[in-house]
Amino acid sequence: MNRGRRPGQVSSRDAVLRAAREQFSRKGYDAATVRAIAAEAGVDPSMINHHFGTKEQLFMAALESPVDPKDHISAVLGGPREGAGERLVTRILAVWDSPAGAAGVAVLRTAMQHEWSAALVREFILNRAIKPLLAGLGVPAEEASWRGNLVASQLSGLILTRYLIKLEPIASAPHAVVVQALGPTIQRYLTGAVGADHLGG
Amino acid sequence: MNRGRRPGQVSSRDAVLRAAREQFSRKGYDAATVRAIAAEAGVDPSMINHHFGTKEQLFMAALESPVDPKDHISAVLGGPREGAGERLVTRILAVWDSPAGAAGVAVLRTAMQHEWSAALVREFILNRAIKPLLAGLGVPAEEASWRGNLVASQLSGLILTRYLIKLEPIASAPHAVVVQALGPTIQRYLTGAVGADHLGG
DNA sequence: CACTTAATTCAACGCTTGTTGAATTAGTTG
DNA sequence: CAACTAATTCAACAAGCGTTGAATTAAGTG
Repeated sequence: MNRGRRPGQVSSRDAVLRAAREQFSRKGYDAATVRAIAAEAGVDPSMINHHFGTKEQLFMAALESPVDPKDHISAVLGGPREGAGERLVTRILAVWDSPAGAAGVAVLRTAMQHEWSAALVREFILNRAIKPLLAGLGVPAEEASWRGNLVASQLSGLILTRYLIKLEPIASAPHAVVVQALGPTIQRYLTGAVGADHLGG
Repeated sequence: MNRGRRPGQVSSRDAVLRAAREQFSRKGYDAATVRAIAAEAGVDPSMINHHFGTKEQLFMAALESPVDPKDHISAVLGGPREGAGERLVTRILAVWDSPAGAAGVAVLRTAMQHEWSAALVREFILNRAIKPLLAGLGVPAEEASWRGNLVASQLSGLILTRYLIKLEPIASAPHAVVVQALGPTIQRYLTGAVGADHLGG
């Protein structure tokens, strides 16, 4: 292996991936052009097709993220039940402020324009993140759907205003301040009273 | 006036505007092509330039909305202070479920990709909507900024999940159910305890 | 040194985009 | 009717897009 490459030299593949993540997260799928990604990576546009096939495959490759929701979910579940809201907000901020958050921003930006990306977001939020979390909290299945949507609405709004629209001062607020403000909201959505007569619909 | 047009026949200008609103709100500024708008309006693409100049000017014309935030703000302010949260959510749902909401969806979709649209959203949310509302509630100026951001985070998240991502069941939930769930959250952000040590920063 | 294979370069393709300008049609005005 | 003006049609433009394939370079292998 490692054929045709000087040892100790990083392949241009990584440079392309880095540039792709940067461009996709800043502009979304459509506005981020293959040519611009190639330029930022200091590479010929055709290299992208050579390494990744099509633009869509590059997008998927750029989304490959080391973030496993399971780790964070178990972390949120570990601790007193009435502190789950604050712990969830804390985790969300940590992930989205890290480099791994760029992938999320890219998908979310693209979800505004392409149904297939919106479907990706829905699937992830519901089945991968919120459903197992609520199950771990012992929330009845017939309540989980509605409570999960409420949690998603507040957290996606946080992400939208803080990372996409960059509304100040929430975009620059320290984690602790955001946690203090949103924690009780999330806690109520998870385990409090949220219109019990509708649950199960 | 009315030169060169058969009386009783609506000009193609209105048809273009209608199609533009539809396309812009469904796809955002970039993905909505001039040609697609023209096709939906049953009109030659060059008619758009003839009537509106450029695509950007058409976008601006399509955003001309009969919605005046002032009316809704005074409606929210009219009534007991502790019911302001529920009244605000009620108003938001009414506006965004109406045809006028399409313009908002268009701007918000575009704000994900273009800084100039994001700036438009920031300006509107902060100065036109939330700032006067909080002033009317008698909230001190040094708290208004932070409280306003919190309100924006929850309401923009509602709009995102309900109208853009179309997360179920929140996308189809009756107004009353959403009001019951989000009302207390907004109320706390407006007048409750939200991290008083940070306010004024 | 050949041989092989991957990496890279370069030019070009077909397509869609927003926009333009000339030619034509239609309806009102003097 | 003649004159004028707005509305409409049509073809084409330049620019940018993703993608392709052939030619070239470079590096490890027998």
